[in-house]
Amino acid sequence: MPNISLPDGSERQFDNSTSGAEIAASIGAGLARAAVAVRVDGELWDLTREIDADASVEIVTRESDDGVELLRHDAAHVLAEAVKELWPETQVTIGPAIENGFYYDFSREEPFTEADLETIEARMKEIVDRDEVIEREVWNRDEAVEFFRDMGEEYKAEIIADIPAEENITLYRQGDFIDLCRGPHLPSTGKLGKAFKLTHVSGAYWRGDSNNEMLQRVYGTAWASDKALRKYLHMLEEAEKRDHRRLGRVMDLFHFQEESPGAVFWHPHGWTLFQALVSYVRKRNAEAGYQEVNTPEIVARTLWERSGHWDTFGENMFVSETVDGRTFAIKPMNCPGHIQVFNQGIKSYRDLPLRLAEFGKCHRYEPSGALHGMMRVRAFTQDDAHIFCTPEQITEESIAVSNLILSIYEDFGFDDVRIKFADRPDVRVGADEVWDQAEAALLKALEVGGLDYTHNPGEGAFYGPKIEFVLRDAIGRDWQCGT
RNA sequence: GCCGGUAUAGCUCAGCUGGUAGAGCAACUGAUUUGUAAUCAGUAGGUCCCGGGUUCGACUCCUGGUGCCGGCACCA
Repeated sequence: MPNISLPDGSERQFDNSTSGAEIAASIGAGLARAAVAVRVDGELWDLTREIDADASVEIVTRESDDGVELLRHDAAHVLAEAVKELWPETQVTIGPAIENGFYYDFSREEPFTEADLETIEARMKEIVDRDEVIEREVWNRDEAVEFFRDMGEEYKAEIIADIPAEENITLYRQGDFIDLCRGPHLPSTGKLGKAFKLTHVSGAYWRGDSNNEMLQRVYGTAWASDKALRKYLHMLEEAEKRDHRRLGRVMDLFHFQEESPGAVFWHPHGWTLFQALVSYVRKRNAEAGYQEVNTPEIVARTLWERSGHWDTFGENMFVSETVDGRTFAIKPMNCPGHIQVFNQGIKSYRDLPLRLAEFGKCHRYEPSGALHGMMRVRAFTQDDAHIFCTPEQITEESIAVSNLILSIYEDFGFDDVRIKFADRPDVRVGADEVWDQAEAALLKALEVGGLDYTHNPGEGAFYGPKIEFVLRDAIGRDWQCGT
């Protein structure tokens, strides 16, 4: 006799166990049609899953945020089903919903082509027309491993084998396609609708590890309505017109050329803009109590060995040999330089906090595949700064610098800045006690400063934790800027 | 670095199964002076990314590079 409480505060009694579908129907026929899933005590469930205990229940409709995410996830499953039908030798792996869409990673000898995407998309639409019922099944782990292994789905078997043996797992079946999935899903493939489009193919490492084989990732975008899909595609077109690489050429601001990949050739107008930016930041820094310095661009290897950069990033540094055999490195960052400035003479606690800033031109031999216009380059100027302070001053200084960064981004129109707290990586220098202290200080700064942040475990620098400020570009890609 | 794609006039691109290249826009010259990107006529402009090979002959085929694009990995 479950007692179901609804979001509006009302309650409904059911004689036997019930389900999201039943509850929706009891409220109204319209809601029953719009319903795609149900939230039971905060957890997303399939519409048909049995509810046999008291619960607070919310019907999830197709148009809601939850509904759209569900539909994107389903699109991934339908994509996998379509590919398996077209090329049965393909192995499936994983396929989640992502912002604006979904993807699915496949293992297959032949690369997918643009034409294949159209073929797959057409098949996906057929599957939607078939309106296959999507059924949840609870399996024993070992049986599931065996089941997928027998089908030749080694990747699936591997994932399931990593789940603890005592845990039951859920599989979802639609037509002849069956996949491991936590769920939930739409009641049937027809509910997916056709407001989706496969956009591109790319490579992706199995389990995100570059030591593993590379899979083929098919990306798509999916929406609750054709109108929303069209709006999104239109947004992409508009964003393309505003791509900085295009604007740089059209407005005659800068160019790149083959002889210096990842380095900007600034034209007169572009350089004027650049200098205006420098002036602006210089002013903001001065107002915030920073003193500007300048440190050498070429520094002996020994200093980078001492700082730890040589071991960690030596491969990515430009080095220079001299006739007398000394090895120098073109600075990839300014930190050691600033520390040399600090080390000169005797500093009193009265000097602290000491805030040193530099417009430091840095060079990094970034992996070729990482380069991207002016967003990821091999030669760049950092508006860098280091603050030397007492442990007691860390929190206060961290709040101040965070606010300075946010204020500057705001002046440039970035109002949607994501903040991430990145703590100790596996490979690092320094004692754990110092890391404890540094992480606690940064966290405190985030809390006291009232900043919304997400946790980025293990993503800190090798020498310290970071507060990362991430900007999002016009087509939704994230770029870490200040830190 | 990895997977896939791509590289032809300043820009956007066409060029089928090999016979040394075209279009539109831009530019230039001339005509037109006409209300909001695109009037008319004409002219000029290309080591077809680079190296090697196959061939009587390669922009087109093979091969080795490089850059760029989309992701993945990396990102001090």
